[in-house]
Formats: sequence, structure tokens, C-alpha cells
Amino acid sequence: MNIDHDSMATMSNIFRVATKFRSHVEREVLNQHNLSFSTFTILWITWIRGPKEFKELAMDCGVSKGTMTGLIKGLIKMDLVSRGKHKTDGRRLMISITPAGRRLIKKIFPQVNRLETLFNKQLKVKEKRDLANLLRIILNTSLP
Amino acid sequence: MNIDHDSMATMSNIFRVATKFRSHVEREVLNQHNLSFSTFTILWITWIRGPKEFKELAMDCGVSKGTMTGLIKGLIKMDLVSRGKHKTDGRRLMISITPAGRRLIKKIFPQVNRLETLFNKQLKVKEKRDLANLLRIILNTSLP
DNA sequence: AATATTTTGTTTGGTTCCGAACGTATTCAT
DNA sequence: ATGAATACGTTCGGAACCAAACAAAATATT
Repeated sequence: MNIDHDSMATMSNIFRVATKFRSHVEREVLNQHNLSFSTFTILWITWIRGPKEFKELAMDCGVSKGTMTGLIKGLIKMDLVSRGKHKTDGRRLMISITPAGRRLIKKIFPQVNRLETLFNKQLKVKEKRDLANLLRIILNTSLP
Repeated sequence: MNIDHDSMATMSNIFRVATKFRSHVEREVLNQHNLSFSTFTILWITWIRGPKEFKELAMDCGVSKGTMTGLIKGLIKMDLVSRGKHKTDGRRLMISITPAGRRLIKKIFPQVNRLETLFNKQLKVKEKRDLANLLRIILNTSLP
């Protein structure tokens, strides 16, 4: 059998780091505020970039449209985001963060970032940048 | 606010690559055989390393004990693995791959590895190894 | 202008997953 | 030995997730 061991090791490690980080952040920070990693991401994006279209949000979070509907529904019930209409297109939804959402993400984000720093504490700055760049290359690789 | 942008970029990209790869492999290869990424991993580990303890399997797959129970139940129903008793400890479970499981993983694994290669096709061998090593450092970083 | 196609978000059905509570088997302390 | 503490796997309830079917709005075709 002809196996690409290097690619296998790479992808396997990416997977393990991601799982470890996600569950750690959820347990240590997010769960106590009834947030998942995905709902945290929604808050973060709408906080940093302002009101965002439903569909783009789903793509940026890496979840399906159906899942996004449920996540937004939950966030609205907690009064952390709000649904708004698109200026010209009646089908599209604009999602905005509320004042309560802004307060929450302001408090939580530094805690999450602290964990990110902790995970990477053995890497030098250059190594982190190399790592991020190599991953970006993979992300931008088009698949046939 | 004092933010570690480099760590943030790194972890965010790890996350996005992992999500993209997982869903791609599930859609392209695993789903048609009624496997998830986790059940695939179980087959792979028991294939490569031989019979394995339940608990270790759960840790290696990055899932909880409760989840593992359900996954094993499903694999047994498909006759791909079997449950066995531990030599000396009556509480522990040994999980082994069956002949049918071996046939399946032999067929599927090369397809998954092909996708791994595809994802990494823009990286040179040295870059892949660097990437895997940087990730290994993160994996082995102990958290307070 | 009328109709067909495409795009957008929701609904529905089913799987995967976690955490807490549980029962059973083992080990430890007395 | 006997009871307490610990370790292991199962069960249960609920959240997150996807894909497919759907309804409504916009765009394209005729």
C-alpha cells in the first residue's frame, strides 16, 4: 500500500489539537454562560465586524444553514443577538449583536484568548506565524 | 485590551482546517459506509495497533466514555468490531476489529489518505513535517 | 407580463456528542 | 473481612449538527 505518512501525521495532529482546544475552551469558559464554540464565534464576528448576513455567518462558523437557524434562535432567546431585515433583499437576514451580547463577549473573549496563548506558550512568535501561514495554505488549497 | 493576535490566528486556522477536512472526508468517503469520523478512527486504531482498551480508545478518539459506548454499539451491530473481556480486570473492555471490519478499513483508508494528500498538496515534504512538529508541540503542552 | 429558475432561511428526522447519574467490579483502609 | 473509596462502562436527557424537503422572495426567461 502506498501511504502518504507525512500528510497523515499532519492532518491527524490538526484534528487532535482542534478537538482538545475546543473542548477545553467550552469546559473552562463557555459552558458557564450557556455558549457553545459556534455561538461564541457568532458573537465574536458580529462584535468585531458589525451586523453580518446569516449565510456568511454560517460559512464563517463552518456550520450548515439549518444548524445556524437553531443557533441564532438560541442566541435571540438569550437576548445576545437580534434579527434584522436586509436593506434591499427580503429573503436575507442580518444578524446584529445586542448590548447584552456586547457586554458578554467583552468579558469572555479575553478569557478565551488567554487559553489560546496558553496552548501556544511553547511556541516562539515566528513559529506561531509559520504555523498560521502553513494552515492558511491548506485552507486556500482548492480541491478537485 | 491586551490580545495575543498570533495565538488567535493560529488556533482559529487550526479549527477551520479541522472542520473543513472532517466534513469533507465524511461526505466524500465515510457516510456511504455508515461511518463517522470517530467510528473510522476506532477501526483504524484497532486495525493498526490490535485489540485496544475501551478507555484508551475514547481518549485517542477524543470523545467521552458515554459517546464511546454508543459508537461501539453501532460498530458491533455492523459486525465491524467485537467486545472482549480484559485478562485480569473484570471492569475493563477490550475492543477488537473483526474480519469484516478489517476488509472495510483496508478499502477505505487509502481513500482517506488520498484526501489527506490532496489537502496538503501545496506543501513540500519539509513543510508538512514542520507543521506536524509544531502541532505536536502544542499537543504536548501541559496546561495549568 | 407570466412563468420558470435560483437563492435564502426554516422545518424535519436522524446522528453524534457531552455530562451527570447510575450500577457493577476492583482496590484500599481499617 | 468488611466497609469505603475508586475505576469502569452504561444509560439518559439535551444540545449541536447535517441533509433533504420545504416556503417565500428575487431573478431570469420567454
